[in-house]
Amino acid sequence: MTTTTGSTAPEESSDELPAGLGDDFGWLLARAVRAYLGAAADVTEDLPGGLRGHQLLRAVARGCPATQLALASALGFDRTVVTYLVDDLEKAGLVERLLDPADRRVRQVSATAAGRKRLAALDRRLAKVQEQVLAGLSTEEVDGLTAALRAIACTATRAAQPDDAC
Amino acid sequence: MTTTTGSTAPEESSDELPAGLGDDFGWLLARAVRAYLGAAADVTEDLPGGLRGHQLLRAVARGCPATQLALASALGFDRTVVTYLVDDLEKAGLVERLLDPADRRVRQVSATAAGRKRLAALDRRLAKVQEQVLAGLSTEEVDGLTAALRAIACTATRAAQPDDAC
DNA sequence: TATTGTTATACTCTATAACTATA
DNA sequence: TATAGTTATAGAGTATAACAATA
Repeated sequence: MTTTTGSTAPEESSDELPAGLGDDFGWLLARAVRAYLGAAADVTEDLPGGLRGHQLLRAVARGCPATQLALASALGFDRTVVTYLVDDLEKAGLVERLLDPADRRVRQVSATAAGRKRLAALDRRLAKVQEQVLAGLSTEEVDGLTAALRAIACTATRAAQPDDAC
Repeated sequence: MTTTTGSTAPEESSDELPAGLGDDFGWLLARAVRAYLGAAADVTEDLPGGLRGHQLLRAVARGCPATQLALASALGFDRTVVTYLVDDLEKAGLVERLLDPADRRVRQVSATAAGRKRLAALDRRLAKVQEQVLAGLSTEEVDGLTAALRAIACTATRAAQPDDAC
């Protein structure tokens, strides 16, 4: 576990970055998020809830946790945020709340046909955004990045909620 | 450039993640940032400006761009944010504004002795946070991740400002 | 007129707490 | 009493625009 600098790849990157920031993990992460957010801005601008709306729609379309509380914990959102997101996505006709006959407190959220169609279009456009943001990386770097991010997400998800996740 | 799933590392990660999110680059990034932010929260809670304060302090301590506008562009912050950050860090005695005799409009920001000392302590604690967040990763994965993030940051920085960066 | 920096304002996101309804 | 969901409110973070000082 190297804490600061990577040992295998010094390459030409560092001299392009502002001094002192190339080895600041937090800044690098934040910068990457900003880059992605910026590039994805016009893809999701007309989608209720923006990128988070897309993420919720995606989770729901895979037929996953379904109840709003389960969605909140799976996605890592606050449960009130889920209410707002589902509100807006429902108004747009992309998801619907189904009453659970077994427990009338819970709402099963599911994607509508329109929601699935919209999701497919979004995924297509966001794949392009991803390509654009990762344009400077080799195929191996992209694979490594994705694997590493998944591992981080796993650790974080497991820490937040011992069981489940679909 | 693989747009969706990584081809080399299927491993055990994916079944731990909520369905439909393991291959959502935006969600993975956001999740990683949340994990880091959460883990770093109590390290930076008493630092003016939080993590951004640390980043500005770090950039300044390396004797880098110096003027507030240059800092804003290097860090990717809004210039008004830099004003607030420098205000707060200056009140805390960690940085100081020096008048430039050559151009009396600009302020050269530099770290004080106390600022450098504080930065060293922060860096030490944040290295531990980083270790904690990256606990699930192998050394190779950490190196790969850092290299990939640097490449993304480079692309983003270059897009935002053709020249400079120290 | 253009640039650096500041201030005031507003807006978006997110979290907190209080509430309803079910169990 | 505890849980799912909603609503209201407030807070942090951020951006916009107007401003002062200097070039």
